Amino acid sequence: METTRSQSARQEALRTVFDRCGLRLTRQREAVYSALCASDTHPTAEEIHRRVLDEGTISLATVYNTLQVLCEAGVCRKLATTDGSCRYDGGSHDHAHLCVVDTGELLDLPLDISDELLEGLSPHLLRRAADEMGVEIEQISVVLTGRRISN
Amino acid sequence: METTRSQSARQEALRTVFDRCGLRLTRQREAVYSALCASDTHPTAEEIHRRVLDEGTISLATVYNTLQVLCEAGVCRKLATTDGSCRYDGGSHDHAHLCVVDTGELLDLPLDISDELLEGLSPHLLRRAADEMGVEIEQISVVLTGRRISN
DNA sequence: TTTCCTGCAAAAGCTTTGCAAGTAC
DNA sequence: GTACTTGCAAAGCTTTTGCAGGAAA
Repeated sequence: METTRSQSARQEALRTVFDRCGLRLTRQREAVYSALCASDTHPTAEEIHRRVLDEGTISLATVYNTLQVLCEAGVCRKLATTDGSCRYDGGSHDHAHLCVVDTGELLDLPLDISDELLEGLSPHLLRRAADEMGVEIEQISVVLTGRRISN
Repeated sequence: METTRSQSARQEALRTVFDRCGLRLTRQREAVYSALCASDTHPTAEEIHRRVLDEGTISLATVYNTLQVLCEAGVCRKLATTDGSCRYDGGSHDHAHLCVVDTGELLDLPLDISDELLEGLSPHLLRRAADEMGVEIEQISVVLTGRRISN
């Protein structure tokens, strides 16, 4: 599913990010980041922990600490949910999500739809919002909440 | 700040909602709902508890239970945050929020901006998203994350 | 009177923290 | 060798739950 070449490319990319932030590249950090990127859902810290455990030892506390570090470095994002535990996104660009209330899942919308939706948010309006509220906008999040159609 | 007339109007509205859901109207439920509506920020359960305590006795557990009941009844909404505790919105219509990372605040955008932003999300696209994901969309949330401009 | 709601306290998550041992650089 | 990371366990938060007493209808 993934070539040796892209793996080392990712590792180099990761090394670059870590170097830039003055962070050391450890086995645990690499495993957490890989698990996060490999996932197509948005896993919770506990889910990442379970996946990484298959390939070696890591404590849940380290998963939390690593995710926090990665988020601060801008490599990944922490996503809000209403169900108690946060979820993480291996990317750092804005895109739209779907929260499925039946299951608690948090899914990406298809990329084309996501991009079009976000384009609908006028930069001029966003600028006005930022000015009126006295902030600099860092992220834009669109989340649809939906219920599975049962039939 | 608020006339007796609008208070009783609200109380009647609340009674209607409660009747429709087969729920009893108690002093605590009314106090929680009023505190929520009176707030212009989006309070956490703990903040609501503190405000309601000024006017009588209520336990934090009851605040949580009441908020859950009100959300299920569609009278208010639970808002997701990334900082551990959820926040609540006394309304039930979609509108855009601003999350201020410096303070953890969750604020409404000015209504005109909020409405225009949401109008930018094409119903046709939303419909397509719903179809492709196999869900029925219940809520649309737009959250800007921003950092206070310091100067 | 019956059924539902409240308060209390305890339990159940999720996340963070302190510190000794280990590892990247 | 030095400074940063990890693992463990414990603590800190937020939220939920069980149950006896109390209030709404």
